[in-house]
Amino acid sequence: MSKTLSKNERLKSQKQIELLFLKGSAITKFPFKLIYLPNLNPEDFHTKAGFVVPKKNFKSAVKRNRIKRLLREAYRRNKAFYFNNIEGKYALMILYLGRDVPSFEVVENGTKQLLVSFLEKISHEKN
RNA sequence: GCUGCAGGCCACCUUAUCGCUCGAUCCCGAACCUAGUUCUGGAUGGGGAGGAAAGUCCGGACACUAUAGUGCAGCAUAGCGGGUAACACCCGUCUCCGCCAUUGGCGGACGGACAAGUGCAACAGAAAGUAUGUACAGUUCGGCUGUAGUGAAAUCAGGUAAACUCUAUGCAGUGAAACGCCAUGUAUACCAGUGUUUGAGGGUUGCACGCCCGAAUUGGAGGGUAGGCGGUUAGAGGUUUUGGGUAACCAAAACCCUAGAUAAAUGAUAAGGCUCGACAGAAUCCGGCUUAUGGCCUGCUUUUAUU
Repeated sequence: MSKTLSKNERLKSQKQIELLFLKGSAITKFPFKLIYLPNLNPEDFHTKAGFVVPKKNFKSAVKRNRIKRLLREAYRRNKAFYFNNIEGKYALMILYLGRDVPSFEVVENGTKQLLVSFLEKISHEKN
């Protein structure tokens, strides 16, 4: 798994996103939240991820953009390390629930914690 | 130096690594109707947010419709002339107002009509429209006429339309989630109501008339789709020069190509520098207006200090 994050690895279909919010399981490590669901779409070969910052918390489009970029960057840098030996594929959605613009360090640590507990949880579910 | 005004410019920078997005060229592989096209992956080398991208307040382009008619209502605009695709914008100018000052300069204006009607109005005054009191004089003996008195104005009208109103001009609606094409799926099924030229039900900004469409339509229960391509970025486009014009702007020539995403592209890390970086993120595209906001430069100006 490389460090790239191209269109194929981003969650784009509105249908999948609706399904994810409807039926997905959640892990919260405030101010970060991960929603996940096994991706059963046979046309997808990758685990897909999407990123959300609520408009309610950040009215400024510039700030929302900034946080989404940080989330995306943190996921891109760490997904290879954590997902190298994963089985199956998932649809993921990472949300930022805080009310202040975080630093990259905070976002990266939060993302790592989320991914660790995500891996623990899915291995536990399998056993 | 400082105060205010007007105009112009910039929007942290440099290097390295990793990453995103869109074209170009090339390579590997796959499919097909095989000199090609499409798709997956990769390499090289490029482009990649704003002056306001914002508010969505005006004006257009463009697209669609069952052709958009008349009257009333409604909304907008308002000296005059010009510019423009168009405007509520811009330029010039007149008038009025304010400030500086005094042949002038700068700024502002919500600038049509009170020669149709209705309304409103401080003080003074008997009275400002449901008029006509007092004193004196005249007299056709009728509150009929004049004078005095208040006031800008007294059967004579004046002011006011950021008062109703009137006049002139303009306004079809919807809005890129428009719209066109392709693909996929389904049920021309079931139940109930209304209806088929004796017209159900619709459309036409609000209302009325008129006009037009019209064989289906409304509800229930149930099933399904919501993917792609075009529209989409070369344009009322920029820059420079020349000519016309007081100016806004126009014309000609040469040169340039400058985002195009679609859960939505500009980021992260490291090092260095300085003045330590404000407001803020394109979503069909243009012209304006308004609001938010850091800094630099130029000109004029107020005031203070020094020479």
